[in-house]
Amino acid sequence: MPNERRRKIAQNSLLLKSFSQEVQDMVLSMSSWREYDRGETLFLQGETAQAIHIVTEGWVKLYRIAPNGGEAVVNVFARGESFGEAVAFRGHAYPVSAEAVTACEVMRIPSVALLEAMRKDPEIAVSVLASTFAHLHSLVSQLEQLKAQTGPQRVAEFLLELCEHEEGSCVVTLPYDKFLIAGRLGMKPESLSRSFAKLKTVGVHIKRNHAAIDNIERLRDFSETDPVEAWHKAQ
Amino acid sequence: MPNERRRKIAQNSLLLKSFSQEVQDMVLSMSSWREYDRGETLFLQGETAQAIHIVTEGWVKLYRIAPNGGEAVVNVFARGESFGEAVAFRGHAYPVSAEAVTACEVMRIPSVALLEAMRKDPEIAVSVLASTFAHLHSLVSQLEQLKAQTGPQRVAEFLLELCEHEEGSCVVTLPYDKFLIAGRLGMKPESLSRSFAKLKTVGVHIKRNHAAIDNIERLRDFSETDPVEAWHKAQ
DNA sequence: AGGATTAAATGACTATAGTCAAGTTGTCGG
DNA sequence: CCGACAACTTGACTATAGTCATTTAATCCT
Repeated sequence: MPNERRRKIAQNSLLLKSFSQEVQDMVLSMSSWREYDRGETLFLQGETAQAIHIVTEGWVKLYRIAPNGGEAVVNVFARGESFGEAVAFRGHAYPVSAEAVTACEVMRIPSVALLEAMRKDPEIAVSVLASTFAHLHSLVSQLEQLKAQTGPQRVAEFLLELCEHEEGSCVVTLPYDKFLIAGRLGMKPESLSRSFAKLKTVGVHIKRNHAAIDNIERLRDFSETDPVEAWHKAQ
Repeated sequence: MPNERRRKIAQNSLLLKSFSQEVQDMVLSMSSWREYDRGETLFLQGETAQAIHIVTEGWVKLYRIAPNGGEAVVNVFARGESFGEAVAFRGHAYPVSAEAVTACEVMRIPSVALLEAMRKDPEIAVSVLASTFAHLHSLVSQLEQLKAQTGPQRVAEFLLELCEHEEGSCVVTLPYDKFLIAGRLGMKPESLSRSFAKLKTVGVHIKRNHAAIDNIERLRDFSETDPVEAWHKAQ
């Protein structure tokens, strides 16, 4: 029964995992699931938030359309990740839009369910804050990357985040389209291509949607080195 | 007695303003104040957070030092603004460092004080989430700006945020050093200078730390127009 | 007031990333 | 197995922002 699998994934999310069994059951019983096709919209920026989302399958991107029409990918969420906590509670308007980038399955927790749970057990608020903090932290990291790193360095860091290990060599699977990866890293697909090309000199080889990393430490070193030096190394 | 002034400012912060008088008094009675000189450090990234901060006078910047040594200014907070909510609750390490950019006065609310208040009244958690959401929202806006706008456009938006009105002309005071404004907008001071120069063509004139805006709508139009068009207009 | 220090503006040059166009590769359906 | 379509790569060119050096302006300090 796929229902069980979904529950497991949801229960292991940062948002719910520290709740007591009792509270988890209550929250889950008030929640609903929906499947989305690739490209379908979950919600648009400006809509009023009434639920928190947990991805139980596939990938969802949060993006924002600037007044001038430019799209900025704010984040991409994978299985087990939640988003929309802080917004839903106040019934605020979403500051971003959400779209399925692969076929996916999403759990919706009505904010009233969590508010009720919070009244029962104030510790729950701390859990919600913890997962909100995780988002905050990820945004801060992105800002740092955009402000202080070059394109190829951001790509290097993106690859490192996908690695299971801390050292040695490995092969990682690119989780979604290069087009989307480019957006997530704040660059155009062409620039992503060129960044990949530059990373060849530090032992990264892209084949299809796989990246072979010869030496993880060497790549980390590249991503952490001063941009100017990094350029010399890539010559 | 300056103590009264401080209390008023703190009570009007987004974090505390929706609390009941009783809870406000309790929280404030557990808090402490400290003054900082310009350039003094409030905390460093990696330190464990034990308190939430509210600025009651002056300006505080949050920044992050990337592994390669580059500094990214994450945000700058003014009187009446709070930061560190989400981190303090979990006793996590700060993801950023904080420094006084002017002489300033900061209130520290120990996280235990708020945790206690939350146990008394779960609604308080919603207030905390609301102000955390405000930070999240501001980070999302910054990301959008960095990814989808050119330098001069970001400067235009920064000036618009300082305006009191929606239309007509006005003169705004630049709240802190140009050096810091540049950092906040993700550019070098030289680029900020050149951006100001370009904004002359849309009716913005900088004199010392004041910016005179001839026509707010014209400036908004510039900040929201496609970068390519914007360039033609600035010729 | 005047010299010293710091902040800001400008110029010349370089690097990084965006744009547009052309080519390549890969995938899917008949 | 072939052709059509999409994803991706590459090349040539341009724009935007960074770097470094220099000038100008503002502020500070006896």
